[in-house]
Amino acid sequence: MAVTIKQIATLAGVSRGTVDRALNNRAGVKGEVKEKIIRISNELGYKPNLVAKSLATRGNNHKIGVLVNAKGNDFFSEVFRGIEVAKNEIADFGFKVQIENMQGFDVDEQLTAIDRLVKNDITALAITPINDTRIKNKLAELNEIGIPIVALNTDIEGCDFTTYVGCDYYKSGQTAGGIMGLVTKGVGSILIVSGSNRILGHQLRVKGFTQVIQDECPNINIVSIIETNDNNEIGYIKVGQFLRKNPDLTAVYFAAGGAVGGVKAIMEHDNIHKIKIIANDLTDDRIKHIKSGIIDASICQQPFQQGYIAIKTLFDHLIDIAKVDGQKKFTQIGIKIKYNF
Amino acid sequence: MAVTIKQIATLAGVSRGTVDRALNNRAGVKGEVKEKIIRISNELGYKPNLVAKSLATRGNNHKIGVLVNAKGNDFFSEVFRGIEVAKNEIADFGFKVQIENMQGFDVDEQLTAIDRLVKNDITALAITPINDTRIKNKLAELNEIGIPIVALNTDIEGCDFTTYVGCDYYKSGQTAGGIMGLVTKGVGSILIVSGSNRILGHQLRVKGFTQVIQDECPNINIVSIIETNDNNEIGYIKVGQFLRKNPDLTAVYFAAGGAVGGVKAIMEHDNIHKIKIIANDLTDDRIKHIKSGIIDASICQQPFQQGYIAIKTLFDHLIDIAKVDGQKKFTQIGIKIKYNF
DNA sequence: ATGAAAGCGCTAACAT
DNA sequence: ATGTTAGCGCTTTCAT
Repeated sequence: MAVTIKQIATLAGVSRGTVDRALNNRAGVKGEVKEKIIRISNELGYKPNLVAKSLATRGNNHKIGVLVNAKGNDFFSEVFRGIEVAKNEIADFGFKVQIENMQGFDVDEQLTAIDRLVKNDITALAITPINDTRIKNKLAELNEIGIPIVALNTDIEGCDFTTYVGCDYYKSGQTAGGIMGLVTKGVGSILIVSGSNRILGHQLRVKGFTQVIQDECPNINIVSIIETNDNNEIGYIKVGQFLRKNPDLTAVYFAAGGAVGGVKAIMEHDNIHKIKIIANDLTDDRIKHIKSGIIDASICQQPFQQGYIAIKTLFDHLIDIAKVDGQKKFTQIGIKIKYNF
Repeated sequence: MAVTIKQIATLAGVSRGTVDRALNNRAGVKGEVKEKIIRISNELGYKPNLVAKSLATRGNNHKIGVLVNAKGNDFFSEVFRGIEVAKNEIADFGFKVQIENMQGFDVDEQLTAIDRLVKNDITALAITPINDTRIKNKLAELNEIGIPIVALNTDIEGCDFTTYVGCDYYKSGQTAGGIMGLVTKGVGSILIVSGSNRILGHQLRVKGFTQVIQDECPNINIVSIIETNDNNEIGYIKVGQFLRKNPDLTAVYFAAGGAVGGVKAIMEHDNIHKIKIIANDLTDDRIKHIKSGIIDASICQQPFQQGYIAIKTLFDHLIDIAKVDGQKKFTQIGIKIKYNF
């Protein structure tokens, strides 16, 4: 049987209340008494029982707020699944989870959404932050009043108090580059289709991809990088135009959204599937294309884990298992091909 | 606030004890009273609070036994990590975990090890079962006396009461075949190096691999399948011999152990890395070879998750969240190349 | 068959 | 500054 607060109390010759105060740095216990209690606790290797603690506090009315810009973005459905599973696991500990799902990347909208959550008495926040100074300042403010913050899926610069939970975008791009090297046997001319150069993750992917291709595949020529703003229409038009001018293209790397349109353009142009295609993440369309052999591989980032870990990280903080700080919790980078679904 | 047993008691006009008895099918509550309680419970959508339940029962002295044939097998270190994490998570619920690690695949040894665990009062078992009738019978016996069983990493035939937690070996082989198709561009002659045809998982991998190559790569010729018994010496010798007779080999697929030896033979023979290599799982050696470019890709099976999920599955059973039955919990099949570690 | 009460380990409100 | 006590939701023992 594990050592309890009661045993420590007996050994120290004090009451359980005093032990509780001493061990939790609550006010009102004399220095020497506190020291003695802590010493005994260490000697016995005391570990507080989280189950009992939770039952007693009923989670202290903790509520974790989740704020994501996920509307219209299929990718996030798995993130939500992870959040949901974590939510159920911590429900019996008395923890609530409130989700706000937004569309687009308007700073003002995100700011008011944050305020709304705070009004709803959240005690922790998981957010896909816009990489903007005003957001940064707002988060710093929340952190100041004791609200731990997790940056979910996308990181924000200059917030060294948040824990980032998401993928390493640079490495993700490198992995795409590595696969590209394999499927092309290191020869040919390729096109990169990105989302937007203003989005940090997209930038990093392109960078990582380019680095690997340049370092390892001297016989591959990156012909061009085009941007779609994550829009399928634009992807369709721009890729189509490009193909007409460069009919002998070897491969395409889709670093972000707009791939559905881009792939459509490729299919119309290349009916014998000569052009190799590497993409990122999984949506229903993506999976269909991989299974049918149109897309050769997709580089994934464990969205379920991202949702799950984000919530659990905040839970661990609130329940005193581990504190949220400036660390990066990178999810693994997976490779999906036709056969490993 | 969630609905509690107390509320139900008040509404039903009985005591909390009676509600507890009724809801948990304990003896000593009149039929009509029981029905009424259950009806009210359903109407309110009552969900027992697991935290409170755990505190009250202190885990009922549950102890999960783990029996794995992992000695001398690097692969399992990640499985153990997963077990350890799960063990810590359930410790505060009053659950113990006892691990027995064995070497080799002797049926009698495994039987006595099982008995030893039972003598140690385990109330659940996670095991890497030898695919043998006597083991099967023993497990059926345990199941009979109420010990839930999880087959961990390797499945056993004819035990429809166990939950299997591990990878889909056939799909794993298919994935290797798919990657092989990519890296060879569907042309060449390849060698399969397996462990033992007596081991179900190895058989399935070879099958899956062969199927994909035959169906999708008519220009690839599988020259031969050799067995190493998971032994590096044998791998070194046999692969070396083979290469001397077949100097123009294109690629090798290592479906199981013995790869370190086999790779060594290839390196001695092929110093410009013309021969493509696909392997399975990750060990320190494997990672080194992938990072240095000797091995092009390795097909993985989430060993950490296997350990973690096995324990959590048994925990869920013992705590009444979900019952162990004949289902298969397949872990995902990952692909590792130089860049996605 | 059912109720009453104690207790799991901890916290927090109330005394002193 | 410290002790006492009630209580979190549930199980279990002991009465009745």
